[in-house]
Amino acid sequence: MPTRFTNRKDQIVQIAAELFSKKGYSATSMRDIAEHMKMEAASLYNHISSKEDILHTICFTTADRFINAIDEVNDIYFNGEEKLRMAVKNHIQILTDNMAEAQVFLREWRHLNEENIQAFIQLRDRYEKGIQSILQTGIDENVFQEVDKKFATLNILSSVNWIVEWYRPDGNMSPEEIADKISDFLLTGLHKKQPF
Amino acid sequence: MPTRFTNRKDQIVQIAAELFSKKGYSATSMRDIAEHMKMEAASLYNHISSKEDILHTICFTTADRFINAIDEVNDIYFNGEEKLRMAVKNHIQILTDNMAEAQVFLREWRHLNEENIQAFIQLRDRYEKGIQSILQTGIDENVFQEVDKKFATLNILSSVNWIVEWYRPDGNMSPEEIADKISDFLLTGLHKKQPF
DNA sequence: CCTACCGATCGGTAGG
DNA sequence: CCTACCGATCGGTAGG
Repeated sequence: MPTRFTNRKDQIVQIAAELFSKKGYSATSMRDIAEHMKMEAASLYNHISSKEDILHTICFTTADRFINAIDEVNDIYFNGEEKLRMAVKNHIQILTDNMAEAQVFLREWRHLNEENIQAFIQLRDRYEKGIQSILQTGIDENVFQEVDKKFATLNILSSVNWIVEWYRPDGNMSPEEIADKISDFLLTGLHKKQPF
Repeated sequence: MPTRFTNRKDQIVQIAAELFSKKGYSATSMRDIAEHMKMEAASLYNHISSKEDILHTICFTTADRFINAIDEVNDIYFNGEEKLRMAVKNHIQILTDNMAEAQVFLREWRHLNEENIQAFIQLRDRYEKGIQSILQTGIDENVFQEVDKKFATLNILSSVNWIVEWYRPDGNMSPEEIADKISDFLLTGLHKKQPF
């Protein structure tokens, strides 16, 4: 019964993501996860092969979401500012739609084993390249300053990723509002346009 | 012999900070730390009272550094832009001078016990207030836009804190260069000043 | 999906 | 600072 099987794994991954994000990967035990699944720890192994298998699934599923989103932006939208706003919006949507997984993706990937870390970093690099190419578009259009793209990309990603530290679904800002505000901030900075 | 005692605790804290930053707090064992100290795990307890005592020391020592730095900036410097640049520079200097502790401060504070977490968050909030008051200075001078200060502060902190994810002491950017570049980016954003 | 269990390791203490 | 040790818990397997 593969369907039931898959569902069950998804449930485990979801519950594990919540525990990993709350307590950290290492401090979460298989018995913790099992308890929330209302089963014995040993039974988990009918659905997953190891604790790291769960972490791997979380990290790479989330990475795929990001990569699909950036590819879509670079395929569809046209000018740099539009692309950037769309990329920021998609990024934040992924974060806020999957808070627990996103936090694990951002904080716990270091606990993957060595070869999975390599693959993970490659996906992350590919995503960063996607952002960089957006910046290049804006520069080519003479709309963005000639910034150091690598540096600016890290700045952009840090701003959007930090959201998981304070975003609350029941807070007074929607993901879209946050995205607009962040994009505004990234585009114009603190300075007044004509200060004097 | 209190001096020798203090020194020994500092050594333990330093080595623990490196291990905590590399492997995470929970995945680092007292035996790991002891091994790097070339002593037995039991002997560590002559210098520290518990594993969490070490984490506590790291987190609160680092918090003190940040708070002293921001208070100094708000005492000495005058205008908003100058203050912001100085605050960013100091912040980055603290991060890069104490990479391991800073990473633990940023990533591992969640493993403090509940009441220490409360105290920790209070210190962090005080620091954020310090940044906000810098922004207010710039706004009052009519040099900064009327931004949402809380939101802008989180943006600024995310940018500077993300540095610990990629900064390497042997890289090709000095902490001062990074500080200048980040300040420029925060102040002016991606847009060209007169785009058309 | 469970019972029963494994060897390994954990943070920490007693006592010197 | 060490030896010797504690009870608890870890990820995971065997076998049904």
